[in-house]
Amino acid sequence: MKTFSDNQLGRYPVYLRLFKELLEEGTLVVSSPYLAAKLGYSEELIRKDLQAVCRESGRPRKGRSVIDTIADLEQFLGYSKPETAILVGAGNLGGALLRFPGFAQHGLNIDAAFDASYALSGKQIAGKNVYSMAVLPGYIKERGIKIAVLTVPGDAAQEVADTLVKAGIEAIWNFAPLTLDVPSDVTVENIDLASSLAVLCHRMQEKRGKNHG
Amino acid sequence: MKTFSDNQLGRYPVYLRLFKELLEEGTLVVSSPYLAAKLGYSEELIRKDLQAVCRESGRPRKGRSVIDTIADLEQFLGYSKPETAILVGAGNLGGALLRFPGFAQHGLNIDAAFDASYALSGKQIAGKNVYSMAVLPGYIKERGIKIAVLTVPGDAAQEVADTLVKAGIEAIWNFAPLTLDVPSDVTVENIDLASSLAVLCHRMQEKRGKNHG
DNA sequence: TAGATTGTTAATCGATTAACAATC
DNA sequence: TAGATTGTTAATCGATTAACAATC
Repeated sequence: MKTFSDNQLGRYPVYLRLFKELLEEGTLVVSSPYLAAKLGYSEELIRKDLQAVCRESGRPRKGRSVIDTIADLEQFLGYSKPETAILVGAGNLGGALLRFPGFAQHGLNIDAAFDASYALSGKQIAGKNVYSMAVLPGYIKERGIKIAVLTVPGDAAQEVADTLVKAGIEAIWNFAPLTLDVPSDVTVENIDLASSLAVLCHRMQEKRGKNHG
Repeated sequence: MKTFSDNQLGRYPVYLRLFKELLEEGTLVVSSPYLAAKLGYSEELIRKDLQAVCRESGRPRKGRSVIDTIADLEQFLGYSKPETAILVGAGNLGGALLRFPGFAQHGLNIDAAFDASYALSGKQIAGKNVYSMAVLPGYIKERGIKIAVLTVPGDAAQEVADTLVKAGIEAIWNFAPLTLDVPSDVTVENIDLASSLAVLCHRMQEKRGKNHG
């Protein structure tokens, strides 16, 4: 079976976004050199990526069907059958994610939120119920939830992750700034702002050195 | 000169975080096998990474000095001399980032925010002034700001990026869901939630197939 | 047709891992 | 000393790029 690297997987939503934009503009066929110029990837890379997930092949001298490719990308990314998720930690960042309307279109339905604060539990954020941590394991088990978005403070994250795993969670989207320790059959994907920032600053310094150093 | 891949650069803040935790626990020397078990990287990779940025070498049979390594990592990551940045788009996500206290310790001082909404400009968020978009170019030029955090909606992001570039910004930390088109001397680092989510879901499905498929 | 773009096959490049002598 | 861990050098692995015949 074809395997995909993290980088490659991450490019598919980028393609999908651009293809949807192209469709709105009325573009029905698009070539890899065009996509390459637009996205900053090489055209060979783009051809390889799309070949791996599209059923139809592109037409020489024309390119790929925008409509067909969108369908194939959505199929591949699982946007056609969204997963139900919960969010734990409805503070600043968690609240922002709950208010973000885009996840449903990206295959993720955030069903409910959980927070340790008594001030929040019983309330709603963006139309979603916020429950106390006490009911978290029961909620996960009862509904068979498999994905959790983890937006609690770093010092609480490992403990919450343990609870999630014990309750049957299979995947954790971790926004907390630490490396979670979970069993190998649980998937963790980190949004690590410190890492991203380090890359940004280092690349900027590099260019500075090149231009006027 | 030694070059660093994005992945490698992104690991340094992960090391730093763990080393600081170890220091708090009173651990003064740490070995690569220990770090490997804790972080899920191979021990060889960890040795290579740390060798690239540490002045002292590790001691056979012991490991590396936690204190020295923290100093070297902070030096390498530039946390000792923080960069001043601005944030554009003080909505849900932007607000959450402004309220996040951690950036100062990660080499980034967010100085001020800008937002198109008249309701926000003139207000403060987390003690930081929010200004109208009209004064953005002047602010950047006057203060020589080089880094911008971009948290505006996707349909406004390219236009704002153009403004930032024209005003002299050298690096954009882009949270908007699109591929920005900027000159090659401007650094862009994307926090792409859709990409991260795609990786999470795909890896989860893989494990599912392996275990009961 | 001519020529742009495709998919495929081979080459390159770089990151990670393996092997191992050096060390305290 | 013995043995765990180090840093270095070589091998592997995988992703990206290059080359090119096929195609409309």
